[in-house]
Amino acid sequence: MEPDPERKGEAVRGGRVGIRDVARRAGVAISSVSRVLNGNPNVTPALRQRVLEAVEALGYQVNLVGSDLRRGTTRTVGVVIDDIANPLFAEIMLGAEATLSAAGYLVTLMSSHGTARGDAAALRHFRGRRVDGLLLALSDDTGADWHAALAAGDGGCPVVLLDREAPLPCHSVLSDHAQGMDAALTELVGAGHRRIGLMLGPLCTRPGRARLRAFEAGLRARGLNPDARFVTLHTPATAADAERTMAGVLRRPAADRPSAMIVGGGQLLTGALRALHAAGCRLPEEMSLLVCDDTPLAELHRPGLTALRRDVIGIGRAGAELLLEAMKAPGAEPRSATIPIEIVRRASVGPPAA
Amino acid sequence: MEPDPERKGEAVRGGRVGIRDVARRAGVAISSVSRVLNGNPNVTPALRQRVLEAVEALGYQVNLVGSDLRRGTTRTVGVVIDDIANPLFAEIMLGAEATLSAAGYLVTLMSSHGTARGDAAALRHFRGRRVDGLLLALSDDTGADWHAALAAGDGGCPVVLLDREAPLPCHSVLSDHAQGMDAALTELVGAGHRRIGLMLGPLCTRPGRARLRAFEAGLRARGLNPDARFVTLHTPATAADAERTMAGVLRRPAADRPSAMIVGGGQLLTGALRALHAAGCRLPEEMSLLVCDDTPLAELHRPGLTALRRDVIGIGRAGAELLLEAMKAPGAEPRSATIPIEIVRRASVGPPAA
DNA sequence: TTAGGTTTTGGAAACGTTTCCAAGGCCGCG
DNA sequence: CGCGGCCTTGGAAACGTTTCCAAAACCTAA
Repeated sequence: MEPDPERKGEAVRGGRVGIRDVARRAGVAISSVSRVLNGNPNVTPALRQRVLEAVEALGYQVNLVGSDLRRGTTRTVGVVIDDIANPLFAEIMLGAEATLSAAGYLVTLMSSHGTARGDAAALRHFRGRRVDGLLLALSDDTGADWHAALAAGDGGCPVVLLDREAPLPCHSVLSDHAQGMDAALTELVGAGHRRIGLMLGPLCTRPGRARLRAFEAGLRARGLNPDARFVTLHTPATAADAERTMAGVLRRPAADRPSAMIVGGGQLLTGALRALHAAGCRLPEEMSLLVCDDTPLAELHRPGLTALRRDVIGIGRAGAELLLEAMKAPGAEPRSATIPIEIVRRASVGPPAA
Repeated sequence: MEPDPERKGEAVRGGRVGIRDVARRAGVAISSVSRVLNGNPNVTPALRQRVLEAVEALGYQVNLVGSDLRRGTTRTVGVVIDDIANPLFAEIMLGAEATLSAAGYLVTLMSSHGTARGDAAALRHFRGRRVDGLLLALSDDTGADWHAALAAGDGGCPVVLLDREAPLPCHSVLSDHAQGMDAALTELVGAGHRRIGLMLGPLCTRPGRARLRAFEAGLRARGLNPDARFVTLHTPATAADAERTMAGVLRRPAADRPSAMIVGGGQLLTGALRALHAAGCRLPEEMSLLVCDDTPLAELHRPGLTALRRDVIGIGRAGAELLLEAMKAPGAEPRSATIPIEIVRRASVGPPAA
């Protein structure tokens, strides 16, 4: 092939064609190419066409890194999720994405796979890359380090917390776990249960803390004592871990174990059911089960599982809306949305066996 | 007014503290700050400390956009997923992330929510931001536009396709759907079924195409005719859509409907089960069910659902390994890994009713 | 003590854009 | 015919880094 002198400039620099190559090829200034590409109206049709031809011919595509640097903005928001395997997360994402992409933002995601280190890495990536906003369901909202980063609002971008809390006020969308747990206890106590167990994820995020607090307060309010043996924490909240816990519970004599179990969200349900099935334990005759998040598994299991439900897409949507506001008016007063929780009665709750 | 010379530089530019502010404060050159921050060994302890103090005092954090631009690399790989709600996706991600982060790469994700436009937007974002590699489970692998983009390897970065195919050879990890579907048919035909239905997602990705092809070929090889009425496509593959389909099937008289159904992956199973439960259809007495991907729902449903299983984490891992290789040796011959599929027998397949 | 070498440091040039500013062309109107 | 104003275009200065290069400082050995 003849080394076309026209292509020389392109070949020089690592084979990557940049805006200057387009400009040279079209015989115009770099700034004109930029104007065409950004839809600036003050451009002659003839010039526009020449530029477009050159773009086409060279297969040019803009380097957004340069563009981001110059503009100082990215039209992108970052989402950090603690547990990508949580069945709810997809819906949160759906809700957020619909709202944000309608507003012209791209949504990118990082998982922090359950560790504070993962949180930090994701935060560093997103902030350092200058996303315009952040939606955070961190693995650990108790760390002093990121509280500091959050406080230094000056170097940062607008942030909305998803069911997480920080020592300082902050945009957030919070599920009403207190209400949910109370409904759960009403249901179980109403059915006659006195010994109620609770399986939770870690306490380093709000759902775990809020559920535990509401559980203990709710029991006491009903004149019952929370039994520490029957409250288990799972860090991280894996199915295998939950299976072990439930298997342990089922090994106890029936009179000395909870007659009802409340299972927290995430993958705990999967593990709990494995143990239940393995032990041949019948629901609700031998044990009542109530799960803290409604999923297809809870709905379609036979018997159907009584569950707490919230508008998960709504969580994502509310988070996105709060974030859009915050990006529009950066200095504004922190606001928070509260998502109600309702109980869905199915067949897994019945009177206690004993 | 006397602007404090010390703070002048910082205040001047939008309140954001940059490397030059650090340099000024520490009384050293910008390049020295950079060296300290990047762990360059040729740096006096004294200088290092002064820089670190300034960093601390100013709360400086590096702007990775500038860094990316200069370096031309990001230590980041992008993942594009067609359907974030697919239960398998989390495990793929897990496998990929473990391998890639061990190699020092950050993993970021975008969903293309089932549309070719989403694919294009995600690709534009990632390539434009100069990720070092791409793991793609696109919504539509049939588009000529992105084939072209793929072919222009010169402007792009290494790419690994996840169960997608392109007209030109390309790194990829492919599930052996032919083998899986064959095992499924063996199972069903072996149980005595002659009228077998198939619910699939869209044909614009490989799993749909491969399953359909294998289904038709497999039936013919067994002397059976695929009945077009019993093969349904779902674009996109939502649970609601699948529920409608299954409800329609169940409205037919028993003699005129499939005695066994094969349900594709994603959210189709959820919808199918809803319809089955609503109709009070007993498995496997009134219908046999076989599902193309093994999930907690398939496992824990009663009766347990016979399913096709593959090492999903392994898919992510294999993709990541291929990508690491490709990033190390960009020009190398495209390679592909094949993931076997096995059948997991549970209780949802039995002899036909009729 | 000086020459030669090795570290350590500073200065400046990139990286690829966007955008400001000024100059040039063109138009219409006086 | 000339002049003011608009539209279009080109040039150059940012944006915040990293890294190359050269100068300075230090050390060792002759």
